[in-house]
Amino acid sequence: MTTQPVPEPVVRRLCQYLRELETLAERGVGKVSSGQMARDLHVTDAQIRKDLAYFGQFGRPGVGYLVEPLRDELRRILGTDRPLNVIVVGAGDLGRALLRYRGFRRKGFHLVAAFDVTKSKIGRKIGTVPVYHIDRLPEVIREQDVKLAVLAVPAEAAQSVAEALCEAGVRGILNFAPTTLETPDDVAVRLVDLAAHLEQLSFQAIRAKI
Amino acid sequence: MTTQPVPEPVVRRLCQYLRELETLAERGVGKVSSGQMARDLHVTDAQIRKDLAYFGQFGRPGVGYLVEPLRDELRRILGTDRPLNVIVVGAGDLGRALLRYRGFRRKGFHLVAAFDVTKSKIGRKIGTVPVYHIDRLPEVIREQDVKLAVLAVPAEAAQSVAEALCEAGVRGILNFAPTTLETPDDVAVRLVDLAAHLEQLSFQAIRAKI
DNA sequence: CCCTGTGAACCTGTTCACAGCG
DNA sequence: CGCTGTGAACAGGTTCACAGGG
Repeated sequence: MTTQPVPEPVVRRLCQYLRELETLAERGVGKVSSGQMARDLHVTDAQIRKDLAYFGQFGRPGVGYLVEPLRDELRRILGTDRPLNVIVVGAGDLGRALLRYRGFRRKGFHLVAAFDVTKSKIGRKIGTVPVYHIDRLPEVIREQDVKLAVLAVPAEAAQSVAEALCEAGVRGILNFAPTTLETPDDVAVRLVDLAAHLEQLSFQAIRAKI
Repeated sequence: MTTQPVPEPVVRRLCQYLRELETLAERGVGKVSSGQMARDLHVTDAQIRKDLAYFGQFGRPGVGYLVEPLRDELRRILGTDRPLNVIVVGAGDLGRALLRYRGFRRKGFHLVAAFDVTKSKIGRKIGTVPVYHIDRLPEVIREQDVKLAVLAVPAEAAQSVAEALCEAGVRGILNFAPTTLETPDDVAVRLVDLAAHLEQLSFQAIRAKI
């Protein structure tokens, strides 16, 4: 319950639970059991209880969990209980779509700046977010206390941008460029390879036919 | 080696291996050992060999793997050795960005149509891809023999669109709407929850500081 | 001698089952 | 009685280590 290492699958599911709890709260549902959530999310009830047990005891025997308190607890665990400043590097099609994506804001992330090297993009705004030249990365990161960055640059540029981000003090990088990044141990990286997801789907689809 | 069930993590890594092999092939590298790939991809060499063993024997003891043959083999396994027609449902910011994303084409996927309900979008093209009204989903899916769909509609609409897709004979859905979808067993679904990825990164970043 | 392919050992995440509390 | 929390049993994925082939 203290600071034992938490398996990655657990963190993945924590985000699912949070999403479900947010939906329930919106609908005005006050309490929920692990069994009900399990049905909705296609997991087992024991799994949910075990996952939560990594962080404490949040339920009441015979009742279940109170939706809003558990939601808030999960946000605290994930670190999204207070607004986090995030930047997007790369203002191509994907970068622009991510800047406009409402889901980030809804979850409490503040997109505070975008960066690119293309002259025509710099100085403009995408939605409400200003686009700066990539040279200003360190400056903006420091001034706005940015901890997380979204990387949406071409694969060839990804490593050098990642190094600039680490240098400037970023703690996590969400990488949409299909490459493995080399970063110090204290900087977390998550790769989101969109094409790979389609490939995996293709594989699953082939197998399902049997 | 025949048709035993393949663990999901194996499929995920297969896509990584393919990406690496494509990069190596572009650079003109002719052969590679599991050890070299392991270093580049941050996995173990035994892992790579075990993963490949699910599908056959592709290497030569003392030499390693021939880059292009193994690449082609992986494509065949994943089902991307021949072009696959794909549609995108939802032509909002995210849908548009995905339609323009080069990574899909580079991997052999053909984006053949987009769908939306907004009058102003219908009849136009996004990049080279025509936008149809969502009512024409079944028709286009049948005519173009579409097997895979990308879902980029608001969460509230996702389930009903998914049902239409299944009805029309789609075999796999890449779901960017943050909801769990209910689909028949023979339709594969993969959820890509962009905000959840940032949440997981936030969690990792908090932990890394310790 | 290098590197693959693979059974065996290991380990970690999942499921089970039940004690315990409201 | 319902549902949580959790130790114990289980399952399955990963790592090890070595036989075997070029």
